[in-house]
Amino acid sequence: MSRPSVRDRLTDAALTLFDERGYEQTTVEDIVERAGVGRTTFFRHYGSKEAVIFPDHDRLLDAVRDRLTTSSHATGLVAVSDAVRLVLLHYLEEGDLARRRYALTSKVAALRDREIASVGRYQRLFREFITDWMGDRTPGASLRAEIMAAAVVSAHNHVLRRWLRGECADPVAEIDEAMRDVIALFAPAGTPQGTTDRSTDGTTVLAFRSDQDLDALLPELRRLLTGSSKG
Amino acid sequence: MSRPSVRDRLTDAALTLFDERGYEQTTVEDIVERAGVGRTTFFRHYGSKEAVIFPDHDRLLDAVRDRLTTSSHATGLVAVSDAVRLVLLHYLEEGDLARRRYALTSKVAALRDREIASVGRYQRLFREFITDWMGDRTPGASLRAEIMAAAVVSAHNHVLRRWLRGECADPVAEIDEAMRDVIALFAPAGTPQGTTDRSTDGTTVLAFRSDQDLDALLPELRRLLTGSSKG
DNA sequence: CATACTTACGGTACTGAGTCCCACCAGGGG
DNA sequence: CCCCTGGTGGGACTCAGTACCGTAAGTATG
Repeated sequence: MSRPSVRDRLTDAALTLFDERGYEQTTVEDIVERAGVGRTTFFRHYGSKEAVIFPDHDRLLDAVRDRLTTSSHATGLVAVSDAVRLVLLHYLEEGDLARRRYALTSKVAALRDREIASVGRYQRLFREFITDWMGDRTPGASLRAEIMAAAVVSAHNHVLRRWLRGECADPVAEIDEAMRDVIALFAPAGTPQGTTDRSTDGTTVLAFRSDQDLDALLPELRRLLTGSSKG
Repeated sequence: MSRPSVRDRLTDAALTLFDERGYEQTTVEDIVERAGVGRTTFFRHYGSKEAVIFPDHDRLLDAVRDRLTTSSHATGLVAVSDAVRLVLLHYLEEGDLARRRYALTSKVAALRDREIASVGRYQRLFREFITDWMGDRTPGASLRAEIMAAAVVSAHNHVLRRWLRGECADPVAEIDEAMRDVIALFAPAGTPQGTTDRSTDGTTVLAFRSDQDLDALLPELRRLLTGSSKG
């Protein structure tokens, strides 16, 4: 039986020390001393002190990108949902490491910021994909794409955090349900839930601002509801 | 005529140097040399090198928190929309500084990460407020709250970026429209339940979603406009 | 006017992250 | 045998950020 790899020794040493004396109180010097390697070796394996806790985020990001580009068969949000499930599964496979990371990011502000920043990268990826998929024919399409990406990522984070806190037995089932909710949120009402299946678009979304009485507004209201069914 | 304050000299020197030779290529030493002050003084005014570009984010965050806690008169998403408008107006008042910051965050990854992290703080604030406001009676309420917060923040960022890029003449009008869209997105379909906010300046903002005829909606509409704000 | 107290500033020295370079030492062909 | 290559260790360096101390300029108080 061979000794564990240098990389593993480093992660072990780092996480142990982070637990013992806290993240900021642990220097890279401490880590390499416990791991029994040189300081240079640490930075060769992990580009920074933070990176010990966030391993191969880049590779996962690439995997997500690949999944998105090769899944043109599915409609936009469904493809994104698939990619998101990929991310969640990655965390699930990490198992204990993911939970230790969560404990750390909950305490250390710098790590929480880094976590958020890396989430932002996924969101950016999704946004670009959805924007590309929708094409910004209509004004407001890019806004809609952005909100979609944000919603998808939020759903993922929500389920992930529930699992990390141990509040969730079957995260895969929950992510699927959450994704269905998100898709239903953006799908034109009437079609997915089958409440009232009208031909084109039974939904009426109305938003206006006025300082007049309702009765004074009625003609304008009626005009909005009958005339402009925004296509 | 007195010389500009130390703080202003520091920001000027920093931004100029960042433009000239880039962010990473500029040391704090360079900045203080050009500003004609000591190195210690720099860190007294700005806690870090990045903070020169992101001034008083903490104060703005506090302002948003105050606005949220004191705006119990409005329903959840409307209160959040008001707070978001506050943030946007802050950026608009910054004017040139905001644009220079945008140019920098577009190039330097570290700064972009910091920007995203600070946006995450707003989102967290909104999420907590909405969660609190909705109360998680139903399962999935906290997920919904999280998505709402994400959507609101996304809308803000979208309009802000458009303004920063000079693609947008009237950002306040756009943010209001975007917020109406967001509110309409989350208003439940089928039942003409909507949100109203009539306390600001005599104007009434109404947003709802329905698949029924206007005539069928009228009673509910009238209830929203007359009864609900009284309680 | 003199004495304290306060506030802002500058300087020095230090820690710690991250980089660079060079030297070492395996193994694996020629 | 030498050469080449990849992983390693060490030492020196840059730079951000902190701690501490000394000092000059107000400002109140006697």
